[in-house]
Amino acid sequence: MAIQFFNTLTGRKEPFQPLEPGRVRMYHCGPTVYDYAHIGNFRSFLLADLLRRHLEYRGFAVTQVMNLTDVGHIRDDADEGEDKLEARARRERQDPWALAEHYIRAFFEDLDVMGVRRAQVYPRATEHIPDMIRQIERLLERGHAYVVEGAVYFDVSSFERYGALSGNTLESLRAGHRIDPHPDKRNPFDFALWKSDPHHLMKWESPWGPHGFPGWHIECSAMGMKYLGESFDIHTGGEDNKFPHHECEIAQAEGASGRPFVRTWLHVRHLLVDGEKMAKSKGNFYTIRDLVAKGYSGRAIRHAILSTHYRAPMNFTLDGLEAARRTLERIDVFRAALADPRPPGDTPEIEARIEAARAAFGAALDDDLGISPALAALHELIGELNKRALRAGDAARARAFLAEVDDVVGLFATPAQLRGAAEIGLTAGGTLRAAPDDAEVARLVAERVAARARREFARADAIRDELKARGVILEDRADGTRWRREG
RNA sequence: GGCGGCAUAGCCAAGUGGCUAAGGCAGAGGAUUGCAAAUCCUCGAUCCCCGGUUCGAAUCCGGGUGCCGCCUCCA
Repeated sequence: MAIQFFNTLTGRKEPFQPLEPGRVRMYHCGPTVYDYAHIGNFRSFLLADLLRRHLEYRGFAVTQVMNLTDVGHIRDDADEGEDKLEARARRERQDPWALAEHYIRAFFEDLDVMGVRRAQVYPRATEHIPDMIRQIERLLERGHAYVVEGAVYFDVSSFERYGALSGNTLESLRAGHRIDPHPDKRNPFDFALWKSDPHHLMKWESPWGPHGFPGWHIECSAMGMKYLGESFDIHTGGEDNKFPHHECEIAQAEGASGRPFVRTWLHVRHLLVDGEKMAKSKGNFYTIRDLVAKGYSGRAIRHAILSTHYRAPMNFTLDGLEAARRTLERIDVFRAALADPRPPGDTPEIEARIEAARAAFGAALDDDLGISPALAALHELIGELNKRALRAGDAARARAFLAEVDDVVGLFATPAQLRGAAEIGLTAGGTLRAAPDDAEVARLVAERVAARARREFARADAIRDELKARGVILEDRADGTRWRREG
């Protein structure tokens, strides 16, 4: 079956076909760098990562672009707005540029902890002001925008497809009376492309005045087109961006180029935490770093978030995170067992079983990134192989399949994803116990093996308990003692 | 007020007309173990409610209830 995605633009699943055979170009709405990224942000970033990994698994060369919004958006189209990044900078008496720099570095650290592969380009809004100005000029030339006292607005009445993405029409927008008429705007739904404000901390010279800054939709269309072309394949983001952000992007991009902007739009459903909308005031707000500081690994967080289909409502809980951790441990144990010495040979039946799992895994993801049935195929295989005596060839085949699976889901144990809080500089509070290094574990395990040989079980159990408390699990097996770190 | 989505076991979550409703986590009992761990075996669902269509519905239609999103800057 061909790959298919649910395209917001058409409201249904459709077969995916890139504009250029074999190559996929996609753009992802990235973070606004005025704070640490939270798990909701990461639901969106993880969709982008899974999408990229699966497309690569299916043989496509993928070009990914994710913006870094380092100039806050204007607060609203009715002026008087405050830039979020600037608001934070003023509050903390910091230079907004330094603040952005700090949170950009933190963002990349979080990406690593979460096992997210790097996009090819992370364009910063502040480094693309000339590109935005050029696009605004094109919009003015083509009659899609107008200037009022140093500000430039997009004229939505000039773009008849406005609303096509979100299912809105100008009439239905008017029906909800939440937008007050703006004196400078020809139409209440016209949106700002450029604003002037001499008091803004981050400001640039433009054809419309010496002290201005871009509107909050223009960066994505300008940067997307710069790095991916006037038309590209996929654009992703949170569902809240559907309207007005992405709607405006389409209007700007297509208004400027006269060509179709993006083929396929994918939107991530917002997650809930403990059954409620995540909000700082509710105390159910988690950044990645909050969870790492509680001792959870990046991959456990990754699994907890990724294992729910991106368009389904997801309820994030610490219990769920704990379940994710346990699930990954089960996979770890299976993977470790595959390295055991085995008699040579192959079992045709097992080879067929692995092939079936491979087919089911790929087919599930082909269908709009169906992660649940894909992971179920893996778990079913593990359950079946656990009860079979595998020969060397069988184990090698299973290892190869697992490597493929991990290439797509990125969930199995890797050092980076197992890193604790110490590695990202959060141990100030000392919430994490000190994990022993491999040499120390080896020493304690050897000591315990000797104690067991002398039948000094109290001593042996004490060592096992100590290691357990420090995140290392021991297993006494017929062929010796094996250890692993908790997920 | 306008537009849209979701509701499946203690928790998470597949399944969109038809064999005994996937899979994971948690829990109970058993095998195994010095004890554990891991693994294996056994055990769990009036598919939100009411009505309808159909030989047959979790799945389609109508109504209801609940939750969520967008319509303002939030993934």
